Amino acid sequence: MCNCHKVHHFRHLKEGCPGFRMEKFVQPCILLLLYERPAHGYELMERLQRCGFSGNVDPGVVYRNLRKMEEEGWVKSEWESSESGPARRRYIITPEGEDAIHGFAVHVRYQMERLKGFLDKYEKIFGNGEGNSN
Amino acid sequence: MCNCHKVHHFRHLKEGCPGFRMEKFVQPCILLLLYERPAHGYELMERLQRCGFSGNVDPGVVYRNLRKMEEEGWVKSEWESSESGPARRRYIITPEGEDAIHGFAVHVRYQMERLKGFLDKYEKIFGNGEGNSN
DNA sequence: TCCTCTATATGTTGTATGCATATAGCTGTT
DNA sequence: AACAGCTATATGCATACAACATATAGAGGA
Repeated sequence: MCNCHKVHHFRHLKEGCPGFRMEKFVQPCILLLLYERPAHGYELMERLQRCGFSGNVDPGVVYRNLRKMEEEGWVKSEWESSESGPARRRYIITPEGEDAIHGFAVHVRYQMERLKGFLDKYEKIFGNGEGNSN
Repeated sequence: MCNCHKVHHFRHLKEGCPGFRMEKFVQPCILLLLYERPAHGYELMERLQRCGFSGNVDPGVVYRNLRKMEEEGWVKSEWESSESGPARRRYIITPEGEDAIHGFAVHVRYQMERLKGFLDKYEKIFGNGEGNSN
């Protein structure tokens, strides 16, 4: 059982093991997915879900971040009239977006170090989850 | 050199390698520090700095989070009239705060997995930093 | 016709960060 | 005694983002 449900003091954010937000982390993920292959927003939502974004991926977050990244010049989009279903916006990554991925990767690595620093200290004090069983 | 400085597309957040925020992560860190030993806010700022929080730790963030955690019941505080310097608020962690640490640890571990998922994919595509040397 | 699925977009709200600033007591210096 | 500097806590403001709800619209099937 997820430990966080023992701690019922989290009020805001009803779901998804709160306390930490999805945050700006969608952007590097989307960029990496687009680097793998171009896609439209709806497809990205599905792929994000399989990509560690637990539960529901909010459409608003995805589309707004795509827009923002297009403003940044990290992605480009063009309307694609599909033969089945409504028209959709096909996004591709730009060279600048590729640069951004590398920049993000550095930060992600840095963030991981911080989290690791916390967990190391935590496990040093409380042990490796033994005192944690339910 | 930090790769992020090559990427000059970050507009918001002038400093500290932006794109990721310090976020709610201060709370688990503070709780763990208080578990080690009780402290007042000013001391926590210094210890946080040594604890992975690069650069400047904002007093506002620390004091506000201490207040919030006191509302949650995770910490308690009492005024302490020191013989040298102004009075200060001494914080101690409560049993509920200790519970919260365990809850946070689960989330931190979960977050780390997400970041690791990104980095694994990233390194699988771009290699282990070779294509990254300045 | 109506419903559902695909697909994109926007409005609102709550909350957090980052920065600046206010306040105040104590200490050492000139 | 006045002043600057350090310790210590607190608050106001602008910005930004997540989360949620909702709007729009085309296509296909019952």
